[in-house]
Amino acid sequence: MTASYVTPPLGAPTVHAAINALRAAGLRVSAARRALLEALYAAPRPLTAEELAAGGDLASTYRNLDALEGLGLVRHLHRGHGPGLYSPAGARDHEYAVCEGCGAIHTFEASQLDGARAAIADLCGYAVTFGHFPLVGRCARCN
Amino acid sequence: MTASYVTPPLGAPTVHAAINALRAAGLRVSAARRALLEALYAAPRPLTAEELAAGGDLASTYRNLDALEGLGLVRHLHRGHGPGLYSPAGARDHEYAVCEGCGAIHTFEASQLDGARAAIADLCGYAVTFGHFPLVGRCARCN
DNA sequence: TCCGTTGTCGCGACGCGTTCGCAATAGCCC
DNA sequence: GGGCTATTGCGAACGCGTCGCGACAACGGA
Repeated sequence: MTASYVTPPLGAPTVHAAINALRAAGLRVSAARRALLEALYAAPRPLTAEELAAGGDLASTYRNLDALEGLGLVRHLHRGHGPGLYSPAGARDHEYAVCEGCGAIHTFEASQLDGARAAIADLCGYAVTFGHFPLVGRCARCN
Repeated sequence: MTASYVTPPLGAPTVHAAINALRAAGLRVSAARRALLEALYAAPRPLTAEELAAGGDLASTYRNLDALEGLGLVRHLHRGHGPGLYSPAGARDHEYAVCEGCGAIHTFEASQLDGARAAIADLCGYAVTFGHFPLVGRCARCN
């Protein structure tokens, strides 16, 4: 065990690192968790718990997503209606905007929205993240 | 009937105006709708359908909220978990920020967030509203 | 004012997303 | 390998919101 994440500050870059973090936290590395992490890291976009379960047990998937989120390895975001979406918490954070018109999910590097975040902090003192709750509006194409 | 809202562009300033708008739209003014509007306009903050039903029928309350929303008299916003929150659509639009730490809901005049909205439009072309989906983060006190 | 039409109410049942309880299984440490 | 215990997988329950339907009542017209 060379460079394990004792208490990972924010995410892990790979499935392997995530598994190490899991071990380091005293959690067991089960087949279900391995599969979950692989599905999460392989996905090009945030997925629902149903999609991540992929035939496996849904309740366990929710429990594991919750556990992983507690370690900072996974993040979830809410759309208006419908199930929540889960994504791995990589080294660089992503933030999201969903279009009310077409349902498309737009992904940004967190740094891209620093300007908007700063404007909001100036206005009301809120430190906001558009990752847990996405920006919602109409995209350029749907306007 | 002097100054009724034939097709109200955005909200009504009082319960009375809202009732007129209801009539003008060809909808009936029932006791349930009267009570619903009074509860909405009397509330100092957005309320849940459950709170608005206040012992009355919940399904009807949802239907009425939906109808009123269709007329532009009511708006709703989502918190992360828990039920949606409904508020009357007054003359001036409000937008909201909810604190992940303490659950407080912060209310803004829409114009107060124009700066943030402009920053976001510049970055990604999205025309966002923080009214249907609030800003989410940690308020100054919970940081 | 009464009447008929039809929008609305209130009730129960349902649907979806998520969580809980519990016995059986399988990781991890010795 | 054996034992302790976290984790699994199943079923049932939950919360929020919606649907279907018979009974009622709001509104327009006579």
